[in-house]
Amino acid sequence: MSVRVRFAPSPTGYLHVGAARTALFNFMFAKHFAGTFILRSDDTDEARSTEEFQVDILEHMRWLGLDWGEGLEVGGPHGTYRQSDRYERYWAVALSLVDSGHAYYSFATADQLEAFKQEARANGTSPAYDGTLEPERAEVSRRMLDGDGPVIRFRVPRPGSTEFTDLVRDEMVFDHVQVDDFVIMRSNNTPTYHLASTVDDVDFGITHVIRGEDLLSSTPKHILITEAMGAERATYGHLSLLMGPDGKKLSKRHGDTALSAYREAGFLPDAMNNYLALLGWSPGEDETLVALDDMISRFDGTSISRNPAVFDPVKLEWMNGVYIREMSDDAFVAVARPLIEADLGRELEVDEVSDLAALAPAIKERTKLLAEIPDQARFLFVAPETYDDKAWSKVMETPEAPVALGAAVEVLESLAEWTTTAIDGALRSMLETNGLSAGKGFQPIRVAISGSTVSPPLFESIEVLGLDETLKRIERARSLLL
RNA sequence: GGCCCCGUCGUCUAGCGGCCUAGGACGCUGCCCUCUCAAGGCAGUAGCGCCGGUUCAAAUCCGGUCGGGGCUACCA
Repeated sequence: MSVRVRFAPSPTGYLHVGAARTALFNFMFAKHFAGTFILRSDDTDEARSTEEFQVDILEHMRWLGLDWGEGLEVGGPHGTYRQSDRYERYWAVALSLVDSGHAYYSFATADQLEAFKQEARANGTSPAYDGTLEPERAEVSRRMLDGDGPVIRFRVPRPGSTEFTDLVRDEMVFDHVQVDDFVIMRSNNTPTYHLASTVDDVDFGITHVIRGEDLLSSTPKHILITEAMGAERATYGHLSLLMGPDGKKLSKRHGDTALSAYREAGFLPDAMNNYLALLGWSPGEDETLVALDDMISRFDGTSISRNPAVFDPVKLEWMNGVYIREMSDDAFVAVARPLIEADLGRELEVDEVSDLAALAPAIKERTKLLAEIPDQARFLFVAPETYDDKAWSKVMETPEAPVALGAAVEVLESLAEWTTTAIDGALRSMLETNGLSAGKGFQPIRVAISGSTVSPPLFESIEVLGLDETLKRIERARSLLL
């Protein structure tokens, strides 16, 4: 049987890094076994689900390149893949479960359940609701006629236990005494997650359910429903949760968790995938940088780490820098150009694009986040109007600065050919003839042309800027020195 | 409280009884390279939570303990 896995986020929040990792693991697993990766929307929480979140999830799944072969928007044999469109089906299952005695109507109130729990605690017995309040058949019909809306609960067989072999945790056993008679259909006639998710997994022929560890203790419930439906259970695999630097479950208070924030900050999807895959999984001996295709060929769902992993943005940034450096110049220009144009508020001319391309290798090497590009490239397209205060006082207000700038103008003007090597040679001999150190002699020029003491390499920058522009900038700085 | 999961450098991890005086990566420190900043090269820093047990031999197996996490909703 071919592998069918699903990623089924609830649109109750933006796609966050933890969910993205779960999606990635499912994706890699499906691809590895040439199976089907399905994207579903578990939107049974009507109060918290929004279309905005749904759009965000879809958008960022696509951004990561985790394409699904079946599911939301792309369709398939199972409708819209939104649970909110399948309520009739869940109802039918719930009713048949009641008919078969696997489930029953319940009027138990929150207060009663709370009292049960308190008593259990006092007696030292399991606090999981055991269905002792189950009403008689006659009472059910009478109260329903009175307009009392019951919930439907699953009748967990006790004594008993559910055992399963978890893909990452091996043998698991849950005593049913610890599993409550959980609600499968709410009093407002909507299904709960346990029901909807399980019915979908059964109906869609899901073979492997790979999800977060937060669902581990709910798994017996899902297996119970599955088997009550007369279906074959899937293989379950529970991934450890992602943590913040303080060891607590990763959440907003740890900073950005939404994928959109990382995208906007200038992370590359390839870097994101590579990093996320390493959280709980290792591609092999001593390897860190691995392309997605490579990971897919090695990821078979075994040897997934059981311990929780701390999400470390610093390492992600390093990795992103590596991926940026590995981009071709063309690819780099393609992503850099719109960012620069947005920063400039205008489109780049054709020759400006070539300037950017010429300096691409130098800029790539200095970029960890795409969002840093405009700051680095701006001087190529607009002359500095102001200069960094500290830079000015440190390198311009020195006795050497006017000497260096004046001499630079002279040698550059008389250059026979305009190449990096020629500029390099000319400027270095200028240093020598004036008895200047590289620091004292070059930094004023850098500040004059870039406005800052930090910039891409000087000679390349000058070459790209061209003689006229370079002289203009140096002269302007000189005039401010007087 | 109950049930469940987890415990190797600060962080991500390799390790699956002898190959471990525990390997790699990020970070950090130093040095080299160098026109700034980077990148790169080299070196260094730092870990098997603890206590018992099994064994000729334990990071690796077992028990306990401590610590962290999850679930305990008509959320998912």
